[in-house]
Amino acid sequence: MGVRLVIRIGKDTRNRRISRDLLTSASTIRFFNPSCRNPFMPTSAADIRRQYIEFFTEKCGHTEVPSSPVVPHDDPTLLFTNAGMNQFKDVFLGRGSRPFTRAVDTQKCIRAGGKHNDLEDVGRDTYHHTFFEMLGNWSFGDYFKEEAIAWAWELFTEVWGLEKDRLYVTVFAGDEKDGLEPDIDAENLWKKLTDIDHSHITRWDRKDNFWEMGNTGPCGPCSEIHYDSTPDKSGGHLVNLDDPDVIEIWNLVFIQYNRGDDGTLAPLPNQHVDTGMGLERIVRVLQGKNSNYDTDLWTPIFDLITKLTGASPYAGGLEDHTDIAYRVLADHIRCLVVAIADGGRPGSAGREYVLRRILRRGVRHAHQTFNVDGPLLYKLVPAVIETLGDVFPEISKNEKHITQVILDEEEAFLKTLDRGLELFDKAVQNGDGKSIDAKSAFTLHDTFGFPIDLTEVMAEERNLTVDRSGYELLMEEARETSRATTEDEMKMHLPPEVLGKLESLNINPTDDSPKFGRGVSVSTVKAIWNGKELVGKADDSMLFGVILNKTPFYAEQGGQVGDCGHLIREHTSDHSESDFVVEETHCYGDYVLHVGRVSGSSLQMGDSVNAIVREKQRVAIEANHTGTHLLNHALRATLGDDIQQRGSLVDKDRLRFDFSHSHAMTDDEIANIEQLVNNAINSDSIVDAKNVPLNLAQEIYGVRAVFGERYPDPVRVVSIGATVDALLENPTNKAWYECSVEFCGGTHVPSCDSVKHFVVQHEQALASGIRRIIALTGVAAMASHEAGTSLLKQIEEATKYSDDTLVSRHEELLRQVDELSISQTARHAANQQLKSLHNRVKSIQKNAASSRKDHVLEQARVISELKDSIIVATINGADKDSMMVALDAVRSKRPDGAVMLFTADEEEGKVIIVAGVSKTLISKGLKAGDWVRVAAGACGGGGGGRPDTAQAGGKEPENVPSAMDTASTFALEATT
RNA sequence: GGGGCAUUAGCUCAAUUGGGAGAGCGCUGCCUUUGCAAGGCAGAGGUUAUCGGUUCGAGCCCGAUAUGCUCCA
Repeated sequence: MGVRLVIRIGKDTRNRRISRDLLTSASTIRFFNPSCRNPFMPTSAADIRRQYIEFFTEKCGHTEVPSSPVVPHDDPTLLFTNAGMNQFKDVFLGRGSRPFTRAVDTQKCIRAGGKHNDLEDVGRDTYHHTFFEMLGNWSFGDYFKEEAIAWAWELFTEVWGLEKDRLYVTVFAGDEKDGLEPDIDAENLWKKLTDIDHSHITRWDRKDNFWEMGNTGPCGPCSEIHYDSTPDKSGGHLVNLDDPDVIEIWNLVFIQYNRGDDGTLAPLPNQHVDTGMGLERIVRVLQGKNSNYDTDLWTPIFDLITKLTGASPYAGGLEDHTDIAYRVLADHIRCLVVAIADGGRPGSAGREYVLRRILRRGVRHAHQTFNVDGPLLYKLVPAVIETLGDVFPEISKNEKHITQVILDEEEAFLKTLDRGLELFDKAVQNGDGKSIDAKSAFTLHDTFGFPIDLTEVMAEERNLTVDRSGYELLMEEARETSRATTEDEMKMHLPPEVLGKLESLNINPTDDSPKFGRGVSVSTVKAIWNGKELVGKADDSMLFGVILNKTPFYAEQGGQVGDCGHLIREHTSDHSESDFVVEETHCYGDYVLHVGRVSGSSLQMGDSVNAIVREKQRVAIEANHTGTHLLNHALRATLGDDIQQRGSLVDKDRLRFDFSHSHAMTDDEIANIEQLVNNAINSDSIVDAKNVPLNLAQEIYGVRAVFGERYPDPVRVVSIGATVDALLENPTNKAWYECSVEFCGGTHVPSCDSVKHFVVQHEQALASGIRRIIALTGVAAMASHEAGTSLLKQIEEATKYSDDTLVSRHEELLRQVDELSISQTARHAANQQLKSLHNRVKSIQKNAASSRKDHVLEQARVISELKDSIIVATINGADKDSMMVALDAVRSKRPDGAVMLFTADEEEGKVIIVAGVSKTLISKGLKAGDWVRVAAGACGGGGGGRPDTAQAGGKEPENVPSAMDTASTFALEATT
């Protein structure tokens, strides 16, 4: 059975090659002979993945760990998880530990945007992907090279039956500069433990075979296994040359050194193993294909694309546009589904922007190549779930959400595409008929998100070219301005190499434990940073960063903003003058950086200072933080368990809380939440905090933790309503559900009483599925509450006003609803009531306008009885609209004449003039625009308009009579 | 974080140099007709996103804010 299967695959491949050949060139034809001899060869990707993991769990005593999320919520420096070791970084750095020393997993990885960027290559070849799985086995100070090598060989040759003469191994050749010998250990182990052909072992320099995490830190030599898939096994000389037929499939990294910041290497006491094997590649090899895309990880997606688009089936061509589009679509939809399942989403900044670009690239291919009109990508989600849903249940669990997010984004992009098309048409019309100018191309890109290559394709269709070099010039310009401004802003950043420097200078991490208390800490200045280098003294008005041995300042973290305050030199007797004003406090590594400016005298290394936090502000922040916890708890009580915290900001004057929830909250729900929080505040519940071992803490019933966040062990537990000790005595007690229990490193008020009051100021959508609440506590909340009740009272009273008073007060009330800082519910209630007031005001105004119009029309009727062909008259009590109505009325009765009407508003100090001239008189030389300008000039104003109709205004009502004289004279002179 | 663009009736969008806020669809009422589709007439619906400035006069010019889109980092 197994043998027959191998044959079938071989034949299948052959057919593929031939059909591709028909589409492309004959020179690319290649007959591939699958190399697996093992009759028990795994057939599906799922089998291969499972066998890898079982090999290491069952045979080699590894613990299987789940893949960490591909969107790393706890590491903002990392765009996406891009390697298996990401989730173990803390172990390798010696900062964290795990309850096991051997681990195995398949890690979801995305390489798109950032340092490792494969996005542009996807589709053009057979092996680049934005999303892929990295199989990894790990040793944390446990086994080392010997086991890693022996197991790798065993899995490859015995379990999977790969042909030994197709395997090549590379080892590290040593490096003179670092004083490193070749990795003889590894080389000898390969020779001793395996039966690999010795000539298949080659040595390579540090570029290929020495792995480093960063400029400093753990590192070591690595040993890679390459696979030769050339038909005649002749690919040995192609190792490490980026040839698609000879590819690296497994990288074994031996972490044995630590690079200090002076660049020297020191042996590590604990040696680690970090391995990585791309699943897509090994599946391709084991399934005997010569493209990753020919495996069962992709075929269900391709089949669905064929079905949905009616295109000819995927044929594997490298140059064929349809085949490229197949690969791009399939790759991108996998990436999007996985990223969205882990909480990512397309957006306009950072990693969200990367996802948006990926999606748009997919949509473009669907449009240009497959001629699909509407959204398509979202329909591919089921195929991804079919291939990945079993391994990563978070994907199948979130199918509905994922589909919706993709559909929304697709629709949004289709809209901008339409808008861009309009602009493109304009650019074509305004162009010289030969090309699209650089500015239009740039605007299309910059403002409408129209990629340049799309513009070029569309231009080509109309036999036009695009001024590409001019476009690049504009692009570079824009890039410059963007870069220039950001670099300036970022100057108070403490880069990683400086952290290393601090360490090597024996400056200990800042002891910031006093931050939980109150009061002054007597500290010593350990380092001063001017944004570029460490200096001995801060003495001018520039920004400086100061590091102390210990500090009561809270550094910005976990959404809570950093403290402000003062550092006062101890010998200064006069406390009125501070030596250093701290404007911001940030945390870099384990160092707390006090950013601010010197005032008065200078600050030097070694100075002893009183570090004083601005207490008033700190108290306000703490009230907001405790308020945030109460809000989180109240949301769960009101909306149910499925709401998840998605972000939080705790500032001095407000708090912001983002959470997942599918629709807007009703006023009743908001009122209920305010009620619950204020109840807790009024009952003066206790606020307690304590460090607890992570596993114990996680037992507590109803504990709130942020989705995707990794917590330190021990973790700080903040509890409202019960002491932490009480929780731990009986952690599974369901009563704790009524308390707010969160993992939180922030600072809080000692008891709820200090929060004083809580008001939800805004509830709004942040993105679909995510809501944002902005709320107030303390004095601000009480003031807001006050303002809200008072405003509602005023509106209530306004309903009893007479018409005249209502009209004048109404506007004022409208303004207040917008400007006052009042709660969301109060604002809604006020708007509701104002709406009926507004309707009443409108009908009052309408009546007034219509009676004014009647009055004015009556005057117009009298005026139209005048015999002269040129009429200059005044009207009382008219506004601009009724003046035009009057003018029309007179003109309709005197179609051959010229009419000018004045109205003077003595109170406002304004004059309105309108004029109309018949065609006959225009031809005689009287133009309404000129006429009205002269008239207006005589009463302090100006005007203009068309020859037949014009308006004007003036500021001197007292001069209306003389202006009328001037106008009459002008008209007579013009027409005679 | 820094640029660019946009915001007009319930929806889609117009509005010459600043000079009388409009169309189509939808809605309401009446009429006609019917196999169905519909057609005719009338009407309602607008703080031109908000605030401020320039001007005799701002949808249009200038500035700020909000929201959305978009590019760069």
